[in-house]
Amino acid sequence: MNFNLLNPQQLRAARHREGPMLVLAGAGTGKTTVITYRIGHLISCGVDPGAILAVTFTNKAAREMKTRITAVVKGLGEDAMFVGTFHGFGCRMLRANMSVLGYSSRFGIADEGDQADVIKQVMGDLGLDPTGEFGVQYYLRGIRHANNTLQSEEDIREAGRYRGNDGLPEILAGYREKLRLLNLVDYDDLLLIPVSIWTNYPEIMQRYRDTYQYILVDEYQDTNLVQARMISMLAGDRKNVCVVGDDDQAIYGWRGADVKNILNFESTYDGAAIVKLEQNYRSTNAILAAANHVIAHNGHRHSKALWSENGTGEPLSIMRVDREVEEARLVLNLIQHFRAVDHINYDDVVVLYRSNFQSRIFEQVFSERRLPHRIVGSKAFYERREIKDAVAYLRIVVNPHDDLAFLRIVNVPARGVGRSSVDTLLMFKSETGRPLVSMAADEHVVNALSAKAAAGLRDLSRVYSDVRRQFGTPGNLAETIRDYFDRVGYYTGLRRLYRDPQELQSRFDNLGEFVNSAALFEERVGGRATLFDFLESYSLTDDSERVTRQGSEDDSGVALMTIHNSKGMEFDIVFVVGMETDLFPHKRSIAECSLDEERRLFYVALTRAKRRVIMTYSRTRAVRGSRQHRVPSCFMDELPEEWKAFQSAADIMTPAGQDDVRAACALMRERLAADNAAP
DNA sequence: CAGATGGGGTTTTTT
DNA sequence: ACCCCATCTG
Repeated sequence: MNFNLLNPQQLRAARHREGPMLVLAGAGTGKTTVITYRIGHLISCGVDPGAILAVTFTNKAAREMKTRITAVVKGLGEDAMFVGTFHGFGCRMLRANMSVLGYSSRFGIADEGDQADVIKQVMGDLGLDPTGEFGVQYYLRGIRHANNTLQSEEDIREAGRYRGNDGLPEILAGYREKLRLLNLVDYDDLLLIPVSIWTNYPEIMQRYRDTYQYILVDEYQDTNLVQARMISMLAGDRKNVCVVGDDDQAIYGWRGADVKNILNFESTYDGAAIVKLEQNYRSTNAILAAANHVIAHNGHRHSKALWSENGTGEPLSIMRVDREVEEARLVLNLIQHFRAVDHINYDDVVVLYRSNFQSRIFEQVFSERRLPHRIVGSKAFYERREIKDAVAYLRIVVNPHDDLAFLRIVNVPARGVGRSSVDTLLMFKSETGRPLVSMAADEHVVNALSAKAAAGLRDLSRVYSDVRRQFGTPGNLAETIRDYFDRVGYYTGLRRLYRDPQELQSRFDNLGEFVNSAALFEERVGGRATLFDFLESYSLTDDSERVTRQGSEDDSGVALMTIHNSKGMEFDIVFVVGMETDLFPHKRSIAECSLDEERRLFYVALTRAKRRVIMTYSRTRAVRGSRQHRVPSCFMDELPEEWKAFQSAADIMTPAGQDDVRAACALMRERLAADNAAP
């Protein structure tokens, strides 16, 4: 470890040992370096790696931290210390302790779709109309909110008096009961139940406090109340909590994150050391000055002013077009220009937008003109129908109580088991209290159905019990899965369902990729891989690369993503497109008075850039079919006059010199070659 | 029971 | 303009 590489503030944070510390790390100020060095420092001071807990928000961040730590601390084993997400930590805690509540520790994890299904069922039981004033989404949000804010059922009942009688307390009670019967927990439970076990079982709490003596939390501004509670409970009186974050980059308030956690850290943890990291290693000072100026419009923040040694740089450009196609073409032309003249790689450019739908036109124009690009993290891989089906098939193997999974696949592919058959199964289930899979395997039940349905269920049950035996022995995961899907008729079913060969191919590809992820998991874990472990890893991690590549064989290309998705990344050139009122700041945020969070989002967008920011807006835009006049975003008014320039494409694309012409010719040849290669 | 048609909703995303 | 879900019809 070479501490000479750190600046004085980084050094102070890295050398800190006991007691609470808040590291306010502005964008691009090397916060991961600080965390890594601090862990290395602790270990070199003799702290047992097993006594260190490092939590992050995403798997990606956890992975990065892990690799950086193992690079800095020599001879540290992979599992010597816990580096992972809040949810991963909570899940591990529950697997070890769930039995004290009398529940199985081999629970499955319910995703949002499952939650919606359960809510729908509970509404049905209570005789509530899902198309009425309060729908499934309403209750889902209500449950989420209750969970995120640690409200008891009593609190919710109390709050309900002001909200009108929406029935949320009853729905919540029914929802929890149903999940328990299904042997499932939701993502919120992975955090909530540990907190409640720690509260009710002091000896378990003590054990965890004894184990984890040093706690580090990354992206603390993104934590919600439950996560902050987890940390403070674990810390106990020792309060060895080091949190790292940037309140100016808090952009997840809408999903329950509470900036107050980081704003009030000093009062929660008395006598906390505070370190501000303000030296930026990423951007030019023009970009930083603009970002500082914009974010200063927000109240309630830890004031910070970023600076760097990277020179002044170009002012931020603002460009106007008449319609959204031109916006895409303008961006494309500028990228080609930067590539030909400044020798920029496609990978060093990003196009950022507020909402996913904006990617469409860019994707279209970039594809037409063969500009290599990649859309990052649009529709999640696991949101696809065929993937959900595949997962459901596996889930009922691991957890036979999982009726949600059973209902999802019982007639996929169509095997003659329609609504009335399912109703009959449900009726028998309510009589016997046994899960649907065992109803489907019960001759007494099956005989009560139509001949077609009975035959379908007998086939399914036969495959199911065979496959369950096969999965009983670890190993051969991918192969067993493929065999399972085949025998259950899923592949032939897809062929029947999707007549369009292109769509069929993409569905097959997705499934193939899913089976492949099982194979990769096996490789990573070794021969002892079980389906149970695979499914847990699948629920808890996103190792299915959520990147769809287009226009290039490798993963190089201009990146297209939402600003939210770009957090933590950096690019030489950043385009922020759609700088228009109602789009950015988003209409809803204006209505909800959450303009501060939108401004932070703008701040995040600006600080992604190393060298150059170009903002674009259009005079008109097609909104839900009809063309509308647009108003430029107020955020552009908030940029400092001296660092912004209203430009046209011609201002940037100066007349070409001889070298430029040569470069352009080379580019042309390359594109011709690409045209010839593609059909 | 299965495929076809209509209607409502539409920020951001992780686990 | 689109996508997902619910309801309708063969």
